[in-house]
Amino acid sequence: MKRRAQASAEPRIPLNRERVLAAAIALADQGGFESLTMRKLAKELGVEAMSLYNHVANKDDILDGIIEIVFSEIEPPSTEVDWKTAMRQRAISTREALARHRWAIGLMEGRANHGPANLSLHNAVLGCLRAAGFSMEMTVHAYSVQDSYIYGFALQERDMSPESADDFSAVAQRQMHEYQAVLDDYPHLVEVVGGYVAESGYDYATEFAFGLDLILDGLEKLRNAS
Amino acid sequence: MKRRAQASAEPRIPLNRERVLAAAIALADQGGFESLTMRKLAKELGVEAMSLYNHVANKDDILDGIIEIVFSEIEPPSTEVDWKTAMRQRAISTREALARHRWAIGLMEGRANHGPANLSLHNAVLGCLRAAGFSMEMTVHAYSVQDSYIYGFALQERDMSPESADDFSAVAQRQMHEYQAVLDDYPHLVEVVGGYVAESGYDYATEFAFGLDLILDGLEKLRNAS
DNA sequence: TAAGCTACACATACAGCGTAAGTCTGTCAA
DNA sequence: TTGACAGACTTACGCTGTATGTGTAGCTTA
Repeated sequence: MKRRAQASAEPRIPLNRERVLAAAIALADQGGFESLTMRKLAKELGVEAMSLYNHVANKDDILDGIIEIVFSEIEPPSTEVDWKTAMRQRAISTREALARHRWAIGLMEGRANHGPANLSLHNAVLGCLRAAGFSMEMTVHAYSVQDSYIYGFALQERDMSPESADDFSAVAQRQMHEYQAVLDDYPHLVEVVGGYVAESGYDYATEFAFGLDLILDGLEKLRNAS
Repeated sequence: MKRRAQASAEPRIPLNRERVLAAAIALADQGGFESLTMRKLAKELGVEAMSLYNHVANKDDILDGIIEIVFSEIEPPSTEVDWKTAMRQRAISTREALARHRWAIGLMEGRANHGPANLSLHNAVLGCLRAAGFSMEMTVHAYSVQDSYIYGFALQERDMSPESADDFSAVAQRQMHEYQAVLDDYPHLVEVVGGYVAESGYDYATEFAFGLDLILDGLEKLRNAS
């Protein structure tokens, strides 16, 4: 009689940290950051909330874990190409990862515990810049501009682009319509947002590349300076 | 007898939207965003939580309100100076406002309701760029790079700088110490963060100016292009 | 002066949050 | 067979935002 469970009807795949983190990312990707709660996450895994604590220390541990996974999705700079190409690819890869995981921006930099994917990416970027001939001081500057731009762009992309697949110009037109009453006060907003952007649309990847290249070109000139 | 209240012992200064918003900003500035709750805010004002709803629609309304106040603290670009100086000043003013109100980053761009301070600042920046001779297309690009950089820098400054007045190099040294076990894997991190930054320190205002000028100089060349 | 309206502070209650603490059960080693 | 252990579950606590209903002070109007 006791053996019944041995040939059990429900095999019950055991939970583990990886499965918890993967489900957490899926939940946040799809429902937004605020829908990532212990109870919902547990339900997603067919389990009660408290059972998760057998595999992760607490919610903060989950955040550390999924942020680390996002970092691991970013392609580190190649050592096979010139520094500018390498930095360009790494920046684009970072933007793509942050666009896939909108909830991640704002959590990437500030966490107390940095995982190996995070540290080794930072290390690789610094190494790429140093190898390209940037001085210590310039390396810090170069890193700062690039990351500020990348994270800032991702932040704006997250905040300004619609959750769904509506395109940007539709949103722009709707906003223009909403504020019709006071539009006379903002002529340039009307001209640029209401006119140009609403008509020609807006491609985030292209826009990102513009600023990125401007920054990289600017850095090139400082490569062997002070 | 009924007149007693007229010459009342407790004058009870009436609440209003402005007082609620000011207290909300003070609370968030000092205790961080997560400490801005309706109950704490009410207590700060000597009142019960639900009384706040007589003056604001809900918590989101409070957020809209305090974000608008932050926007109003940003100096719009001057029309009296050349475009680069004007853009430089408004960028610096923006960073300062975001450094004063760390909780604001991440809420500035994504809100559904834009107040007049927000709209008129956007309008003024676009106007400045158009007046400087930037084409419609270039104006969009120029705005995008600048704001991405500004917000991204503010985001990193918030996330990486300590809450208190400890200086950056102390934090860098502490982190280096924590990760001692695996530091051999990250030689460039050791060299740049552990060596250079920890020794020479880090001034955010200077660092910000470096990237800002790099971007503005890059934009100057595109001022009368396509 | 009295009636009634309005403004506004308050009290209660509810669902959902993270998680501490304790309990139950299926599996495996000795 | 027994004992240990892993891991899922239950309950409970103090938070959160806010819906709903009550009480009252003060002004307006008859």
